[in-house]
Amino acid sequence: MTTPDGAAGSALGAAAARLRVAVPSVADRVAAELRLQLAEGLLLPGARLTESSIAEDLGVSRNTVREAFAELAAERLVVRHPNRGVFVASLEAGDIHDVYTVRRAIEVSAIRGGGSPERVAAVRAAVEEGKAAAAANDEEGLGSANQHFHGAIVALAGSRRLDTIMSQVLAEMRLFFHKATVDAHFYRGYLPDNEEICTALEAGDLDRAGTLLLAYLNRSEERQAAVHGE
Amino acid sequence: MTTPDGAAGSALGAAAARLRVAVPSVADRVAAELRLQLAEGLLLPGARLTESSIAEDLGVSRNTVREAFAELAAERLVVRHPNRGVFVASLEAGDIHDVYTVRRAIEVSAIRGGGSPERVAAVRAAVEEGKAAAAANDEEGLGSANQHFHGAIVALAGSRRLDTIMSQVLAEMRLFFHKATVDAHFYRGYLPDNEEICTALEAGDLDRAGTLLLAYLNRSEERQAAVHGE
DNA sequence: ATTTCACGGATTGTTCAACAATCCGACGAT
DNA sequence: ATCGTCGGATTGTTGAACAATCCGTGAAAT
Repeated sequence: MTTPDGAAGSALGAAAARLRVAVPSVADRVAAELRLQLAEGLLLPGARLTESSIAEDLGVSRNTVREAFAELAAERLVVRHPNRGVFVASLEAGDIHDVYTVRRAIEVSAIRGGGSPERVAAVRAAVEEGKAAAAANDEEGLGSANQHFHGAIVALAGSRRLDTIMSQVLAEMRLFFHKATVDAHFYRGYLPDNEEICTALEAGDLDRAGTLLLAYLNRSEERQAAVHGE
Repeated sequence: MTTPDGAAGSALGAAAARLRVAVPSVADRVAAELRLQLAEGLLLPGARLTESSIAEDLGVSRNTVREAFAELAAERLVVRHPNRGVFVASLEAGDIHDVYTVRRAIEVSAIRGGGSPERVAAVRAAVEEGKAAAAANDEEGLGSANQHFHGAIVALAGSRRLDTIMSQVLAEMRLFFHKATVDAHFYRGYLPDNEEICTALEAGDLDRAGTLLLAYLNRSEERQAAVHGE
């Protein structure tokens, strides 16, 4: 895990690197690691993240941790309390509605715009992924398939910005989904919805797909609000 | 225009402060200053921002400038080229379409949802602000009134997240609007549109308002694309 | 003359150590 | 029990240092 040092192909590798990846900075890798722990539910909402301990744990400087925090704060995964530290973000009742408002805006808009056959195929693939996970009784896989499904819907629009917005929203939701997924049947109920939405999309009935998706999101919000107290 | 510094009431003010503002960190202020220079067109797209010179200019540490850069990069106002520096973001043809895709999604969704009377009134206020600026031949005021108008539309949804997304998108657009505003009549043509949209909104005809807004955005994108070469 | 290569300067990436400012809890005084 | 004060801990910010990387320049080779 400590700097895999990928000494990949030189000629082509270097060219590709200059054009795209380069090497993720240390701060980026720290942020990625924290993002992972966040998603895994290792860091629960409200938990405090002290700079020094993380710096020591990951073997980096405190300043670098600070930069990573800035990244995560921009993604709303953590919140900074000035002079008090950063804490894992915790969504309250109002935030749930807020998040779903964003999702309704971008998901419905994306699906109403249709999309290239390849992108529609990606949506279909996510549906099948969900079905396979259900068959294997893989609850975790079901959850991620569901996220792939909604990510694929937004990807229909082919907008980099919408994609990153959506991925951030999904990351935010993963934060408190841990509480919801105690109910093993949580995602399973959504499978038929996804199937139906996807079918309408494939048939080119965008209006119907949009309406179905909207109804789905409203139901999902209700359910989340119920689970999340209040 | 320079930080109104509202030293509001003490008792209630202090309570509000503990809950919200505290004191903006130095990094935040640096970011704010750069944001300002960006919006004013003092820093043109593609320009390079060297850490040391900015640190010296503003009398802060290089590390602090770095944190400010992280903020701005998260807002897409600047881009980081690893080991090369940060540059003022410059939108290419593809980005214009991308930005408008986001705007179509969130603005149309927001207006279709209607909004409380106060929020609708805010939209109306922005329209009037535009008319006043037009009467005074204040091109700059016209531009900002237009942004207020669209900001108010998104605010109809009452979503913190949508608001920040929109404000970031608008900030991004200010970056290359400088090129467009050489045409003094640029915004003026949009006044009747805003008026019409607002009227439909006030009348509760949300469908019509949404359709008009969508058409407006499409036209605006076309125009931007035309102005912006390609 | 053109290409290649190596060098040097400049800037970024990262670390470290230090200090001021702030917050929190505990302890003690009233 | 309430209030103020103190001390420890953590953040905010700085400055300096060094490695890594990039870029342009100029020399060397073809």
